[in-house]
Amino acid sequence: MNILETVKEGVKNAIENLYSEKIEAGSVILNPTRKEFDGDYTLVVFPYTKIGKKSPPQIAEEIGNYLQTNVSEISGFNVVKGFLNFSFSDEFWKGFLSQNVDNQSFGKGEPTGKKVMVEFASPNTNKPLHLGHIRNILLGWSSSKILKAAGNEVVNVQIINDRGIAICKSMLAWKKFGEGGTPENTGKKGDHFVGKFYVEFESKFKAEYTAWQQSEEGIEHFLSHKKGEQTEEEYFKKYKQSYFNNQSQLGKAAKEMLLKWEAGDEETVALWKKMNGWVYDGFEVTYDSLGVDFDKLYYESNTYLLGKEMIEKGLNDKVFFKKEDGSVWIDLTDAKMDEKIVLRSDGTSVYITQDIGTANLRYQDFGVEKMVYVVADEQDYHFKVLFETLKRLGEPYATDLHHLSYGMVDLPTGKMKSREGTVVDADDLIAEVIEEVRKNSVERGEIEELSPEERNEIYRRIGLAALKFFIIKVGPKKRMIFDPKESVDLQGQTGPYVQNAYVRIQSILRKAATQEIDLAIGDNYVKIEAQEKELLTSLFTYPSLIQLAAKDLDPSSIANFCYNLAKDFHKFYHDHSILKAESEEAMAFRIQLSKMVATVLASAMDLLGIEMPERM
RNA sequence: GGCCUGGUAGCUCAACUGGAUAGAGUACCUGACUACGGAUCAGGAGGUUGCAGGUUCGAACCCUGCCCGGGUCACCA
Repeated sequence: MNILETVKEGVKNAIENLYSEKIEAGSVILNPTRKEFDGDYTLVVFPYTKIGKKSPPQIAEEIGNYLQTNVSEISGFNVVKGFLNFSFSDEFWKGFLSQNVDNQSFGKGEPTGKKVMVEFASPNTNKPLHLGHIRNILLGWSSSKILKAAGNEVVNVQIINDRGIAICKSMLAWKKFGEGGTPENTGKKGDHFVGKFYVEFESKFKAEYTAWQQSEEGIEHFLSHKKGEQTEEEYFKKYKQSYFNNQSQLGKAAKEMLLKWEAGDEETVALWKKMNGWVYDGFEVTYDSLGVDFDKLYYESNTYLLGKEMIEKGLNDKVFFKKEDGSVWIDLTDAKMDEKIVLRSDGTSVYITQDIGTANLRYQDFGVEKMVYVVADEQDYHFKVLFETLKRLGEPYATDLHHLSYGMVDLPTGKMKSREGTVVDADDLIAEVIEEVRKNSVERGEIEELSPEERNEIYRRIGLAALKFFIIKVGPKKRMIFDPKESVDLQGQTGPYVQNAYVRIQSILRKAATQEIDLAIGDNYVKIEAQEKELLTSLFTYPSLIQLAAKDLDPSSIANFCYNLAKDFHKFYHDHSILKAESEEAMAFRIQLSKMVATVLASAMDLLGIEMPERM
């Protein structure tokens, strides 16, 4: 049994013995004692004042006495108002350290036998990845790692939105203005190459639309259609979509292309395959530099027709109902949602139809019992509807569906808008942070004697750590402001700060290895000091933190843990000599403690997808 | 307008899910290395937790009302 559970059991027994009242051991809440007080863990006794019918300090005193005599690991306690702070014995802590110091998988949970799917990334194929995708990918990847560490079997998937009008725009622009260019013969990365044509299409369309607005026909149209005091600008902004669908030459051409694609026209499909292929090659490079990969890719071109049979079945089961025009709906008003369409009157699918079908397909492919969708919070409502619908359909996995919803990323100048060219490109950003680290490192001159390959690898690890940590440390739900300048900060609450703690420890361990040191933690080192205790209690919470992070799907809690542990170590390192400790026993103890700190830091950072350098 | 979501130091974020004097980083001032690596450490200054009520021994957190951002309410995806 875990020591904390032992203590909870102890509290339960104390209350039963002292006040003849039964409580659940699980209801007992223990918190790590705050730094400014003495003790390892704290029991808040206010909840028991009614049961004990005494003042809080009295009750704390009584429970404290009971615990001290009945729980062998507890060596002492003190009472501050209604707070009972108790300490574990030094023997307990030394045992904890020597038992776990060489355990590389310390903190990882027991196998749960559960299979979990995580869907993330899921880009469109008409333009390269940007900052928003990076947040998505980092959250998805680290959630996946955390779920795995918590003992689950995890499958990473993404669904690629490879069809639709957007890619047709790129295709059309390439056909018209591409002049036979390819990523190979222009030396451009595939996704950027295709994205360029998407942008070109949009700007040509804009030119066409603007020209029409200024033509006699356009002006007449405005005058006869405007509502009230509407300005031209307002009106034409709203009318844009209609113009594209009904009047635009370019719009017409793009739509024709989409129809041809849907009809399976050979030439169109071949072009579509070719251009998407370029994009995939480009994405692959970006995923690779972020250090992520997937177990399976789903393509929307294969899944967009799925789900219709399930609608059929749901109709029979009265989950759905049909309107007069033949469209199919679900009524979720009793669950405080609306009526939602699930199949059009012409019998074709909508967005949610294919999501229903895809969920089912995944269940058949992998037998996952739990699914996590990493998607921005603008789709909160969609997922509420999807999950409720799947539940009503009685799908076996429907009780364990989660939307890891995250806030959009803003720039200090405001929202990112691809149309206005204010997006931060993923590849550029990655290259930038690494370059910044390189410049910085050259200035320091610490690792000059290493080979260029080794140095580049170190720059890469540090640069990515800075970027990833900067993004992951913010709670997912929070809309975040991304300042490119701050993302390359290497000091303070940053990835490199954590890496630096690790590197310092490695340096000590290298030095220690050259000396003959007895690393056994004996009984002679009697008094564990306050800062050592802080490190130990921090390490001690790591296993439960992984479980909590997995339950909450919150990688930011791991990032904050890394920072705090690194911070405590830096302080400890500054105030205590390790290799020149006052005694052999102290040295052995501190080396072992440092070693475990390094192991846990590396393990926790790995959960964030961040690699540790050995030197920096 | 309905629903969802957020509002904490100048700025970027925490707060172990209702606990102790609301903490970090950054920016601004000050101090600390002839070294177990200064990508570090210590100190100063910086707060009516959007506002007003309520519940509680105890509220940034729960309830009510209001104010300000963002999202969403398509036979788009």
